[in-house]
Amino acid sequence: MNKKVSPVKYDNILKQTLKSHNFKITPQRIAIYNELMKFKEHPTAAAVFKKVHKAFPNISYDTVHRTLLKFAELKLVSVVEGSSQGRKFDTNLGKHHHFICVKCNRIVDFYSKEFDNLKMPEDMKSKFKISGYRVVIEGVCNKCIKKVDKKINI
Amino acid sequence: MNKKVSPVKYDNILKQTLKSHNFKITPQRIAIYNELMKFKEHPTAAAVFKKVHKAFPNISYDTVHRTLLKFAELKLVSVVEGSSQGRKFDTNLGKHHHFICVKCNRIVDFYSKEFDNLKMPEDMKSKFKISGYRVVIEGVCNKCIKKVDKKINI
DNA sequence: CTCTGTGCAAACACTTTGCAGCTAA
DNA sequence: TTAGCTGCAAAGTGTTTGCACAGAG
Repeated sequence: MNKKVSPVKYDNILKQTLKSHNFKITPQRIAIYNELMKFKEHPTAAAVFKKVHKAFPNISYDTVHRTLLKFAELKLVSVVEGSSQGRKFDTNLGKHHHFICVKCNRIVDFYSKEFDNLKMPEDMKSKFKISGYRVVIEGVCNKCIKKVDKKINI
Repeated sequence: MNKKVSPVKYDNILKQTLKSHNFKITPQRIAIYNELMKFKEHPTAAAVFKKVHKAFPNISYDTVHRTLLKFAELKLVSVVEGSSQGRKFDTNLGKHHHFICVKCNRIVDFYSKEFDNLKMPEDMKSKFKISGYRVVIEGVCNKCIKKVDKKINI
């Protein structure tokens, strides 16, 4: 089910995606992509840089960072929700859920009795000490939808 | 249901909590707490500092920042999941969910068919342009549970 | 009086930008 | 050739730490 496809296959996806968007296929991008796909967890730009740097000593941190952002733009990878800005505090201590705007990073609380009563998977309960959970919806918020509309109208 | 209690009540919660943990009640902490509770969204330390600074001009950013971390420790506020470190990339493009360890910030992917098929609330669908969602579980991961055990055994 | 909390300043970590030279197509 | 890419360097942003003095209990 979650069987990993071979590195060669990954490589093709990268090349096809870059080509179809008129972006160049460079050795750096290939190296970054290959290292990236070896990660089992969720690396930061710095972590990817460390790995790539071993195989490609004169690559800059910068290139890695910009390439990762480009990959995210091309949906070759995704960015973990809420991880792009600084620490945010939540004063709402009641049970609630979050909507995160991918454009402006605004977080909007919402409420749902259905979501409040999800059953946590047994394997998670046995493996970890669960203290809480939340449904996090991603999308574009009302304010940012309006901004886009405005731009189109001009 | 989500009726806000009065500022005075908040104040009491703060004082009681500090007292019960043997932390001092200072004018700065009271000012920070009061400003904090006025926020409807999810402020960063910088945002709280700006507000508090108006009412309390010679407070330092530092005090605000450390106080907010202390409040989080005391569960007077919570920290938005995943917002405490830098941007993380996710190479797993399939439908999946996240467990976040509150100790080490590690994110572990997990799978659940039940969670994959949640119905998004109608009011959210009409208000925002939803592109995806995820269930985010918070707790302590297996590695960190072991670390704590080790400490206790010593 | 004592010990925690505050303010300051500096260090750190990560992100972002501008630019000149390089390179894939 | 040429548009896009890379590497460098510097600046921007947010976080964290050490220390001396101040102030709450």
